[in-house]
Amino acid sequence: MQIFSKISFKDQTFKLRECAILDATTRILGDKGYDLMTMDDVAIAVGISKPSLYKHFKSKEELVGEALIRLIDGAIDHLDRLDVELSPIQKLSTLLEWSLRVRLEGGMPFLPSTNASVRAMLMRNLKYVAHILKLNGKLEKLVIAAQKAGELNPLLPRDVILFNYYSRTCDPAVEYLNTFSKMKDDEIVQYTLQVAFEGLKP
Amino acid sequence: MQIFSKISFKDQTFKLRECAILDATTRILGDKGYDLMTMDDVAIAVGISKPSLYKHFKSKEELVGEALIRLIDGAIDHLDRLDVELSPIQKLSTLLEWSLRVRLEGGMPFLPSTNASVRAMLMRNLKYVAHILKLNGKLEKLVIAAQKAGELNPLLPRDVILFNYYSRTCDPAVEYLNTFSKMKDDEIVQYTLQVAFEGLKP
DNA sequence: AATAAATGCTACTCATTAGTAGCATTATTT
DNA sequence: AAATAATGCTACTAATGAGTAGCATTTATT
Repeated sequence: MQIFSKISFKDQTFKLRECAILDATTRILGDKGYDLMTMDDVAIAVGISKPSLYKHFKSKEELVGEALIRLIDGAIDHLDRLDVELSPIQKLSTLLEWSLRVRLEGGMPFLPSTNASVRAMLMRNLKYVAHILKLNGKLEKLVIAAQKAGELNPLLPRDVILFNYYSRTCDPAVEYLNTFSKMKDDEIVQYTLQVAFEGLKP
Repeated sequence: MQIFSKISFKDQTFKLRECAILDATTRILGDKGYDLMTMDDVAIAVGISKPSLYKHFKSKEELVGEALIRLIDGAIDHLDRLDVELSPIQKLSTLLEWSLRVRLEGGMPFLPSTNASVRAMLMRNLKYVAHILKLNGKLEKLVIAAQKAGELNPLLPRDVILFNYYSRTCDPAVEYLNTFSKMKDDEIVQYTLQVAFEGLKP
């Protein structure tokens, strides 16, 4: 049974490298953003050549799309694993906390950029759109349930809540606190959650 | 007195063009961001050639720095003109409202980018840093006063409030509401202010 | 009207970066 | 061991964009 194990071994290393590529992409994207991330950056970070990188992903757009899809799937997975006992707002809060920690550990927000051309590029990526819509559906249900339960302000339009929630996952305040204050990650996360849900007033 | 009027006329057109260049830069920056904005874009938008543009600003970095400085000065000026009767939180709210309206009219947030390399570039620009520090000083005083008056949560560290306040000026939720919902600018501004200060909870 | 000075433009250079051709090396099969 | 296939790399191409040299045209001065 040499053949089977060898094929599977090759497949395995291929998958492993793909994973390493996506890890590097995620890190570099979080650091430099889409425009400044080069395919050479990624190849060097992984320790392979650029043509080898193109064996895995046929373009920069596809590579970035896949990195973001993996991130979104991580969020969906995180949501699905949550204790069913949690209230809607507890679920929303836990997911935002997870997303903030991912970012503080050098990852990337899953709303990747305020940049219009990057957004347009992502919207052309049907696979990406499908995944983001799936996550969006789940979040929308949670928001509706939270409003019904009186845990979120029922007077706010659902879109306002949803878009503000998304925006908190990529809030630059996190970056600034991380860089300029001497706060620990835990404190940054706690304060960010508090401000997101309770605001700045007493 | 021909000479005087002629010199002043020339100076005037020069200043006018400089203003047009900064207007175009601000608009394009708000639209495409730093990395994707090209000097050709700016020159074409103003209707002059690239070398003429370089007569006014010696590099892309300087041009962007000056555009941002003008924006910051606008904010400082706006603050200084506010009714002295207003409470600290009313001043903070009014300034945030002004900044949101500037953005909705095609301008640019004065916290220009979450992008680390752009931030680093700006921090090397001493003139920019000086202006941002001046604004920051004024905002910090307002935050302290608001906390003392019990208008802002006194349990939140000042940095947390300040950085979150800055972040709201470039909150992508505004862009998303503008693009995907059919809300009017006024509604977007009102809801954004409400969420910033009161949060998402009831 | 002739000359000097300023202004603005076309057409470049040089550097960067996405994407690829084709060769060298290693692994696999007969 | 020889032939074949797969893998990965160096070294390219083509396009883009910052910044500039130097000429052409207009404007000012005598």
